[in-house]
Amino acid sequence: MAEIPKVYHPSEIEPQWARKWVEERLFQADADSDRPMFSLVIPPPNVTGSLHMGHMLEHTEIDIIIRWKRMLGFNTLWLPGTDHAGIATQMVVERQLAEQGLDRRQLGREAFEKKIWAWKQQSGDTIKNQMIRLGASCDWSRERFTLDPGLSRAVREVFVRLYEEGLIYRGKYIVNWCPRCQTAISDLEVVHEEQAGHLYHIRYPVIGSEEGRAGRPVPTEYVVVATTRPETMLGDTAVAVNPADERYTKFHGRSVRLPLMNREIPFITDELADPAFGTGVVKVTPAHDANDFQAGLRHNLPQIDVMDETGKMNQNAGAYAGLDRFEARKRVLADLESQGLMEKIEPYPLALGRCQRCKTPVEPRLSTQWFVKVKPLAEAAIQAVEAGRTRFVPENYTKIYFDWMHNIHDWCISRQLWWGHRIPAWYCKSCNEVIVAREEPQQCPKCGNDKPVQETDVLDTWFSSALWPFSTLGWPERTKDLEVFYPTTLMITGFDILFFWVARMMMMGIKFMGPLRERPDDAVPFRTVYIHSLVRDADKQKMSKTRGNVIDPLEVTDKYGTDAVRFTLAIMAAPGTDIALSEDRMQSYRAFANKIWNAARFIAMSIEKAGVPAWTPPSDQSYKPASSDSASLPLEDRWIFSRLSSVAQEISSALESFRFHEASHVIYHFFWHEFCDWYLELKKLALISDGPPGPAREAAPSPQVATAADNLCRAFDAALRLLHPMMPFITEELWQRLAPRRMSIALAQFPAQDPALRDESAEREMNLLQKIIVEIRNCRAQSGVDVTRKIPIDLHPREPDVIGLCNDHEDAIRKLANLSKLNWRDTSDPASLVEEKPVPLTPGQQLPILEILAQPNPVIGDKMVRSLPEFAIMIPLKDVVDVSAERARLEREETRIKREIDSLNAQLSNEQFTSRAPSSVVASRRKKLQELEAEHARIWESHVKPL
RNA sequence: GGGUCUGUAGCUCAGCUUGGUUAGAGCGCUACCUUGACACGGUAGAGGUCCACGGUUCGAGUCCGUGCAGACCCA
Repeated sequence: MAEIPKVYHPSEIEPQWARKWVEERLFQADADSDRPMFSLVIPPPNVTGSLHMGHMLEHTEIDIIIRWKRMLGFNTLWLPGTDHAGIATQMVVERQLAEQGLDRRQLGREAFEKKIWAWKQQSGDTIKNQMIRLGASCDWSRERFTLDPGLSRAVREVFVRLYEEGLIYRGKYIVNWCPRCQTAISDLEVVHEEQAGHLYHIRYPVIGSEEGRAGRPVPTEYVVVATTRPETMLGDTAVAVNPADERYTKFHGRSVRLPLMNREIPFITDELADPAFGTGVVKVTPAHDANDFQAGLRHNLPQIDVMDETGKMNQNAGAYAGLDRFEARKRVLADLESQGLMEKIEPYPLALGRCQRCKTPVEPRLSTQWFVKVKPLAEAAIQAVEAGRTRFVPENYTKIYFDWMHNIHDWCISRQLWWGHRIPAWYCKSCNEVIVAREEPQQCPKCGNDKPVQETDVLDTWFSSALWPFSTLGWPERTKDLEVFYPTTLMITGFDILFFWVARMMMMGIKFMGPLRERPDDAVPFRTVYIHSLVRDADKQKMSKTRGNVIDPLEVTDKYGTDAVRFTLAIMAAPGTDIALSEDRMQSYRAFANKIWNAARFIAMSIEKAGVPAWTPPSDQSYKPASSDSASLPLEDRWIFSRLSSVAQEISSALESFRFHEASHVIYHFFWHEFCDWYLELKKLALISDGPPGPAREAAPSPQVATAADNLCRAFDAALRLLHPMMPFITEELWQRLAPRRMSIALAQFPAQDPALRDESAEREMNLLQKIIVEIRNCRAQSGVDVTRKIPIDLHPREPDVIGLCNDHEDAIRKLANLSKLNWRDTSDPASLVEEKPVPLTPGQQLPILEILAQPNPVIGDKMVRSLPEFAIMIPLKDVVDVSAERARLEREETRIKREIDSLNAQLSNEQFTSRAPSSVVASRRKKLQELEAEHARIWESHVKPL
């Protein structure tokens, strides 16, 4: 390995690797491969600008899964692309025009579309470059855009087929209308917001009631209607009561005079009126309310539209014509008040619907639009999930999906916009025939008249997005890609587009891919949907530009490195919980990257110093140790390869169930607290002889040193591969530095669990060795021994293993516990080991620990003792500064053990427990009690001589 | 109005599916240490009535019910 800098600078290597991976087309899927397939299409980001942290999380999770599957040998496809995002993108460009004082109408449709295409080019490039910079391992040769010719063809095909089947229709209905965007929007694009409003109770005079005695005004009889949108009364064409409401039976068949408009409107009976709401009388405005519209149809009422497309009152609004709807409301209220027709005004909370894009209050508006009849499509989509053909993770989204699908309404798909797929419908100017066709008709098939005119509306963006999993693979052509990669294996996306997108992909995928597949299983667009978390700021607030708490992915990537940001997202991404992202965390995972960097640096330096030539990796990509004879391997090698096998298994099973946080945590802990803290520390002894630093060894290394170096590199190689899906850049860089390679680590084999490497005795011995070292360190620290001071200690073994470890690892113990000398009783006779003398206590009995501790110990004399089940440590008192700390620790220990013993005794003397609990549990409690009693006894032994 | 999720250390969260060790981690905090990979480091340590109440059970952070607090979705 070449010279490695002391501090890791991600920005110096990441962009290069990002570029190289793309140039070398490493992530290209192969439709002809016979390897098992794993495919995923990207949730296409909107071409409205650049990617935010939510995208980065999504892409990080996708990339982790895809890289992992690729390393497992799958033929992987991650298909990238972008969405034209009709309203959103049009708004962005309109805003730019507005800055120049321009309006899209001034430019005209064609010129405006050109402007948007230019923007699309720029934004699309930004997004692609961002993704590349973030290491997204997608197949750029298959990149798609929703307005590509192929995808547009798919849209037309779907539209025509659904129309021919009667699943798309055109009609005049109440739709959600945004007066600012001046387009219809679907139910989903209306966001409801609870806010304080008013319920206005308005008197409508009943006609006939004023005919009292001729010539004399009499008190007028009124009905009172309650409404939250008083301005719509101008379009009222009836008032309704519930037929069962006896309070109003007397008015049946009569009429009322509509105030302000002086129009006579009928009094009707309809279920629409809820006797419990307000006075039980409701106004009926068929042109401005969806329920009233239906009632209007039932009673054949006229539909009087009193507003125009901008939300201003029109000529049907009489004196209010020309006023904005909210101004009109004020005037209507004032006029009602002055005419004494306002009964009362109550505060009333209402769920105001606003346009998802521009937040303008939505107006229910009567207009002619195109709709999809979704019920039949939804039924198949429900069945598919019921049958388990597609499953949701986390599982609770299944219920949410079902609830929505069961209560689904027809979908308004036409938009009065200029950016999108123009609806493939033409109108004959002569005979008004509607022609829906794949290609532009040259003449009207009905009357033969020339040049029918195309519908000016475009389709809802989600209509094309719904086709994404198959339109991107070439449908309606029966391509190889479609054959091989559909259904996709996985969809990773956010819950916010579960209905907008996931549900609709399910419907369209099943509808259009079903006929091409033999098994219904293969019609669904994806086998699994993983719903990821939401990224919030450190205070759990939603990130938004107005709050100013947005973390820009590129900014933090430059600051901490892509790997660190990715790792932060991954380790915080517990399924089902939001991520409170903070830069502190990124800093600590930058430190993690730096740690790995320095591990590599150490490996390089120590190998060089040991005089070992460049490392050659095993040709078979295995991660086994160099020697096949495990008995001849040093403990640390047996241990680390055993651990690698476990860790590989843990990471795989975590990723299998999308527990990114768990997978990340496992590798983090392994790398730092096992590989670096213990394995490297032990390897130092094998590779670096004591003494001052100096030049590299002249002589050839001994076989032991060569093997030590080889295994060190093999273990590091495997660890890098395990980390690669989360931190692709640093692992690639170090893997390449570790040995000259012809391939990328991205294509290397992901270490698999290997039972042959599992070595339980190595793990047990290693744990014991760690315990010996940690207990000595702890004992030193507690009793105030200067950490820099090398002291001698005595070790009193209680198990043969301890003697073995002391024999084999005296150097390690001395070095890692900073000892001048380690004395232990080296004997092969286990019988000579100190026996424990359990001191059973009767319940409630107090151990006079304080008295005991105050006594000098005649046997141990001038040593401070810490006694443990496997061994006892003795430190010469002359080295000890503070005995009281150890004494206090012992007291705490004693209290704790005593408390536990008491509770165990209580449990075990409870006959209910011993008779009802499983015998294994009872046995384990008995064993535990024995151990605790032994431990308690050992505290007796740990006398500390007062100074 | 219907529904979902969350409440565990100062902070952010695991653990709950399948009840049974001394309830874990990261960050932060405290003390000490610049020892030959790393101060973006090392060693050691402190820190928790698992939201409340009730129930089931020999046994509840875990299961059930109610309540409180918060987030969200649908109407």
